[in-house]
This record gives sequence, C-alpha cells and structure tokens, in this order.
Amino acid sequence: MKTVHLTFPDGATKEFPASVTALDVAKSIGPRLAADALVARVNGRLVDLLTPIEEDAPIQFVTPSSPEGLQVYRHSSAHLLAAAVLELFPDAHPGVGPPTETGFFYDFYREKPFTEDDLAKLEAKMHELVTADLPYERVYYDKDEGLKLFKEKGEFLKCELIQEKAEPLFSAYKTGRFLDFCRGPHIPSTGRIKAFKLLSVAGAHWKGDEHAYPLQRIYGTSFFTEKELQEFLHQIEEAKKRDHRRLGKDLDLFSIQDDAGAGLIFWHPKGGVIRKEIEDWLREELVARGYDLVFTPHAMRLHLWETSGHTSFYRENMFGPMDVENDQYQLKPMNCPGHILIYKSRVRSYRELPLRFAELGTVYRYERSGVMHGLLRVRGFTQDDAHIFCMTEQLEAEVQACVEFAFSVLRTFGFDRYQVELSARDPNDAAHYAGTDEEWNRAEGALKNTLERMNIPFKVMPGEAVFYGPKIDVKLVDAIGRPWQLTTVQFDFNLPRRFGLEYVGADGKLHTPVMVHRALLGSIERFFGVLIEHYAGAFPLWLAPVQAVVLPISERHSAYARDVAEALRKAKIRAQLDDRNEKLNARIRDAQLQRVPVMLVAGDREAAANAVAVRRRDTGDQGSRPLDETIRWMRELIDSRASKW
RNA sequence: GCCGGCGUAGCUCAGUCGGUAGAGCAACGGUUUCGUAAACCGUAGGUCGGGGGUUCGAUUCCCUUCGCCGGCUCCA
Repeated sequence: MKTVHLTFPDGATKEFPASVTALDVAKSIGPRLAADALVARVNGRLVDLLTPIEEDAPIQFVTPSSPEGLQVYRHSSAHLLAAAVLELFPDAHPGVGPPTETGFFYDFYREKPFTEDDLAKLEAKMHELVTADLPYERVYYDKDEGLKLFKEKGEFLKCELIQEKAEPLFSAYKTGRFLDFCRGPHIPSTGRIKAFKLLSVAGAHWKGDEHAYPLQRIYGTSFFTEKELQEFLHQIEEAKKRDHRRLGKDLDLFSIQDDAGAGLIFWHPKGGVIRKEIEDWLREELVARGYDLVFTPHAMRLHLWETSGHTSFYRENMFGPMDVENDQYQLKPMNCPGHILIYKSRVRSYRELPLRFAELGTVYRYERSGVMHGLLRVRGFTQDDAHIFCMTEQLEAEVQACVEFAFSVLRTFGFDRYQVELSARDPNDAAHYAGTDEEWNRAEGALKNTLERMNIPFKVMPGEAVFYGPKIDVKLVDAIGRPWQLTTVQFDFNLPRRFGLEYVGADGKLHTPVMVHRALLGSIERFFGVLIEHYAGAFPLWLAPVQAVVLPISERHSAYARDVAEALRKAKIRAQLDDRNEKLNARIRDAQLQRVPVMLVAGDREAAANAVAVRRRDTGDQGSRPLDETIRWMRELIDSRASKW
C-alpha cells in the first residue's frame, strides 16, 4: 500500500496511507483537534479537511485561534448566506462574496431590492441551514462543461468570472442549492458556524465599475462564539455614540446647512474655540521648527493650473472656472501652486534652502454628491499644508523632520498608536507615473532610508504612490482601534520642473530644487471629526470649549459664583456661570452631557472660605478646595496641553 | 455620479388607507431656593425639505429638485 509521510509543526513525522484526509489525520491526533480544525495547511497551501493527501508534506491545522481560520470561517459564512438567499429568492444571481476585515458580504443581481425584513428572513433560513449541517462539498469541472452548467442555471455573473479566471479544471463548492465557482478552502459543514448576524444591505457595482450591473450587497459578520459576536455588535453601538455628526450637533460644535450646500462646514463658537486652540498650537510648532507662514489667494488665474498639470490630472476634482474680465479664474483645490509662486518671486540661493512655506490653506474640491460624510469628506476644507523646497542632499533630513513632527502631533492630541505606510509606484505600470525610473528609485530609496534610520516599522504599498512621487502616510489609530489616514509626506520632482524652479548653487550655476509636500493633520475639518470621535466629545481641558462651569447652589450664592467665574476668566480659563433656576442636579447633568471637564460648585461653605467644590467630569466630586489653588491646577493642565489628566 | 433607504416643531420621533398634524425633551412665563446626573404648573412653537402635477381638496399619490443616511467608486 502506498503511504505518505506528514510532518507536523513540532517536527514529528508520521506515516499515513495515501489519500488520507486531513480530517483523519486530525482524528488520529485527538478528537478535540478534529472538532476544532477548520482547514489544514498542507505543503504551504490551505486545503479542505476532506481533501485527500497524496504526497509527503508538512501539515498544520488551522483552528479558530488563527486569523486565517477566521477568514475561512467567514468565507464559508458568506456561502451560507448565498445558500439561504437562493432558497428564499431564486431570482437572485450571486456575484462575489468574500470575507472582509469585520465580516463578509455577498453581492447579488436581482430586479427587486432586498429589504430589512428580508434580512431577518434570511437570517432565520441561515439558522435552518446550520441545523441541517450541510457539507461544503468540493467538486471539479472541466472549464467548458462547468461553463455550460452555470449557463444553464442562469448564473451569468458566475459565467463571466469562470470565463476570465477559471483554470481548465476548476473547483466549485456546493452548499444546498448554492453552487459557487470558488477556490476555497471551506470548513467541513454549515453546522460549524456558531454565531452570525446580517447587518445591512447596500448598493454595489459588478467588479466595482459604476457602469456595470448594479448589485445588492448584503453585509454580515460571523464569529466563533456568541460572546464575540455580541461584543462586536456592542462595539458598533459604541462607535455610533461617538459619531462626530451626532456629537457635533449635541455639543453645538459645527453644522452643515442645506441653504449653503453640501460638504460646506459652519464652525459654531464652540467648535471654533477648539479649532483656534489646534491652530495656535500648530503655528507655534511651525515657527519653532523653522517654517515660514504664508497666505495665498483662494482663486487664481486658470492658466496657473494648466502649468501645474491640475487641469489635466485633477480636473474632475475641481470646481468649474469662473469668468473674470475676459479671463478665467479657478478656485484652488491645492495650495502648491501658490507657494511655488512665492518661491519664484525672486532669485533663490542655495543658502536659503530649505525653504519651508506653511499655510493653513483653505481649498475647494468638487466631490461627487454621494461621497460627502460629515467632517470627514467635504467640499471646502483647510489643510495644514506646507511645501519644503530643498536640495536633493537635504531631502532625507527634511523627510525625517516631517515624520517627527507628525509624531509630535499624534502625542499632543492623545493618539498613542499609529501605522506607517510607504506608498511606492507599481513597477508594472510605468506609464502611470511621471519621471524616470532612476528618479523614482532614488525617491523611494530616500523615503525608505529615512524610515529605517528612524527605526519606524512600515509597510510598503506598491501602486499607492501619487503620479508625481512616492509618499509616506501615517495612519493614526483612535481610542476604539479605527485607523485614520491624516498625515501625508509626499515627494515631488514633477512640479519644480513644470514651473521651472531654480536656485543658484555654490557653484554659481542654476539647479532645480526638489519639493516635499506635507500635511500633518491633513485637513482641519477631517482632523476635528476624528478628534471628536477619539475623545467621544470629552475633550481634554486645553481643548474644551467650556473649561469650567460655576454652579451656585441657590440664588443667594449667585454673587459669589459670579466672582468665581470672573476670577477664572481673568486667569484666561473659559468659564461659564450657570445660575439658571434649576436644581443643582439638573445643572450638573447638563454640564456632564456637554462634557464640561470641571464643575465648580459654590455654596455657603465655599463662599465663606473663598473656595469651590470641584467636580470632575470623569471622577466626580473632589470636595472643597481653595479657589486660587484650583485656578493654578487648571492653568497648569491647560498650559501643558495635557491630553490625559 | 451609481444602488437602496429617508426628509413631520430647535432635538428625538408618532400620525394622516387624500379632508392642512401630535408626544417627550429644549425654549419662554410663573411657582420653588435646592449640596453633586432630570422640581412643578403653564405658554408658545410646524408653508409636514423646495418646485411642479393629479384632485373639489395633497403633508399623504405621481414627477422633479435639494439635502441626509448605508454602501459602491474616489479621496485630505
């Protein structure tokens, strides 16, 4: 009898009869493993537990404890969904259904849209199919024969996929009524799926192409245990509570108004205070780090944007030009050309480089109507923009300084986790990028060197570069683990050439400088939105629009409370007196709901001792303390811009 | 832009199978003067997102437009 030798992760090798399945191997080790195993990794490839093994190979079982186990599990969950859909809606045509970071989805073509009620019915059907414990059966088809079969079933989307992607002999998976062109692997049967939920139905397009068939995408998620599922659902609820659009309204920070138009932000007084604090900090830092602050016009002649290349590369993101006295003017979508004009306003010497022009520059970009989202995606926004003009040999130091600056931003605003990405060109798509291979290699090398020298772990993202140069992106991770891309440091050897930038070198000859384009917060609007969600509206003292509210216990304490508020304001603390005719409890509640960090209660005892009873937003009543001591305490926290206190 | 859902008082929402609307909270007035998360009574508040159509009559049905929400695509 033919045998195969399988090597386990611990190095042990065992002999099995040929065509043994991974499931049998698992059983031979123990019933617990056989029950836990989802798929197996044989010879480096993930395979079904029921796939016969014909050759000697290393073998490893994939269990729920590994990330790829969860991926497979969710992929199988998507098949379960499709099987349920075909039971209840035979007129639906499956498209694709992969696992995602938080669950899975499946796309269908169907004349009638799915409703929320349909989701409940589908979930019930899925539970039925789990109880029925249907196998995920792997079958093979010859390409022509399989194509014919899918055509007969009317699965035109699957046919397209098979035509494009299938090997001459391709695999498919059968689960109940659902047959899918699929590479696999899958878990053994639907009975293994323990906890799942369908979350929403949304529109999508076949292959993500907006001109292709409109599809309906059903989103769901699944976990190995009900407890994990409930935790996940709870997390979604928590995220909703932090929604900056909700908090922006509740805390009166900003608004977006129909009368003005979509994607245009009105900063209310309280949001304005926070913006001013952010900007003040930023300007101080810019000056300290050798930047020059500049201001440039919001609209400039159109021809400038032709020179920069924006009219050809960026047209679909620009508002239309406006006629001005036989000439055309363009609302600026970026600040670079303005800064370049300042550079060009006179002859530059190598001695002045690097020149760092910074501007809180407000730009307007045309965004398609469906993409706006609160503060995170708008049509008018202010970038904390800067352009650094320097010599090639200064480049690495400048990039390093930018990245260090970015980290200082993160720390200041209480973010302690981040991810760094190096966006490089796609080596197989040279036509897509301006500049020579040599320039690109040098640019990417410079960015990579800098990150390595700084000991910063990063991921290289091929194909993610901008057309004019590679970039470093810093994604911060917020209080509940969501990544946000704000900081970008981009290398640009395109614009200096287009505008004919020069400097006189030590050799007395003219040279072309290189340019670094960087934004740290990205846009003030987006950053504010992220900040609101990060802090869930409970801003640290230095950012809080109202830093303290003074609460007299009854009317006879109003005069003293007014003095307290006055003293705080003299110390430049944003204090408000709340002497409304409401019970103390009600006023405390209002202050808590407004996330006011410090409440100062003033009653008989306090008035007699020139003191205040301090109540903190987070830890509650702190008891009576002298007023001057309290002011010192607050001033210190504000001046140090403490993000935690 | 595309697919689907939605737009009623400042906010959250109910309601009218076509006969021009209601609650809670907020606001305002009064009573109450209170020690750490909602006192009580009363008053006022709506061109039912805008425009057009059908109809004796439209907030309700149809069309269109603007905006919002969930996605797709794109992005700071």
